[in-house]
Amino acid sequence: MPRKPPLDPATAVDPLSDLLGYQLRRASTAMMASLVEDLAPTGLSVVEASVLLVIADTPGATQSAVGRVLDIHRANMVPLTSKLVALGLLAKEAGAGRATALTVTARGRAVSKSVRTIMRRHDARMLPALSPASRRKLLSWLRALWNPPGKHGG
Amino acid sequence: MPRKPPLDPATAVDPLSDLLGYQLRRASTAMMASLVEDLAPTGLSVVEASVLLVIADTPGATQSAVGRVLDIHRANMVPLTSKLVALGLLAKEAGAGRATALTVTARGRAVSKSVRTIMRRHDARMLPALSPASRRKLLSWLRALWNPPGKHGG
DNA sequence: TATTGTTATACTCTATAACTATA
DNA sequence: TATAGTTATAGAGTATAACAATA
Repeated sequence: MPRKPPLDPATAVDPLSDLLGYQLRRASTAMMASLVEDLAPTGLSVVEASVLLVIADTPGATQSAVGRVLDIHRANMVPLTSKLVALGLLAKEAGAGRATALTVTARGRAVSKSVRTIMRRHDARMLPALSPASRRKLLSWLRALWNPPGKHGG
Repeated sequence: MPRKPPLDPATAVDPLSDLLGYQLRRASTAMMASLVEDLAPTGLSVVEASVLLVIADTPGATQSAVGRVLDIHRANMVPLTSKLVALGLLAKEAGAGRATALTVTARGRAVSKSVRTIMRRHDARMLPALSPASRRKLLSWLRALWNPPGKHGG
């Protein structure tokens, strides 16, 4: 039998590196950490920036609807929208029922454009050059991993 | 001008879906959530299970070394190893200096085998069938995203 | 001096339960 | 009754600072 070589206690082995799920997690956290740095000039966290972006593209959306898109619980949306309103990026208007329609202010629109640029640039910088075909394939593969099937098709 | 169609305030738009970083994050959190369920029978969280696995494969490793591999701060390793010791899965032995050498107990070895099986099965179930070549390519791509270059070669 | 283990602490993100208001 | 907003709270996971012990 191949006797194992003595291991340096200061250099442990990573038995998880062949798991795609593990690599996915490490890659994701690394991406997030560097995106946080890129977003620092805007004063927004990744989640806050994402919320702003969704509302900029869906004027009149309710808090709950934004939460459903980004998979954020209703309860956790409250401090997020509150901060964005306090920053003068978001406005709340009366909507149907108890709902409030969210829209971006002029400043919010400007910041959302900046956020979009930062995120696109970050994506391009972090990811190795992929052909459009590879990129499409990869995107659909990742989407399939978390998107419930039939959510889009019917 | 192309007037935008009226948007349903209850169905917000997702302007992030074309970003690979975003898809990576959503896919990763979805994977993690389902792995948590698969690991529930072991009574261990994903992080705890990962720590156990690393020690099982690196007998005598120190807490700090395990933390370096998994990117967990020294300070946060303390409650992790404490719990695993309390569960009878880990043993601490005197090592060089102030260091303690970590080894798995008989029970720890059994649980670590179970953890390994669960993680492999989870990987196989969640991920679409990929050819060995695609799998290798994908793994190396994800690795490149977070592994500092030269960490292995230099 | 450098490293390990440790304590304390704080922040973010996430999760649940319960309450109010409105269609 | 179903949905929206809200409050309070709790739990992970993660981050820093500081200290003692040992090579």
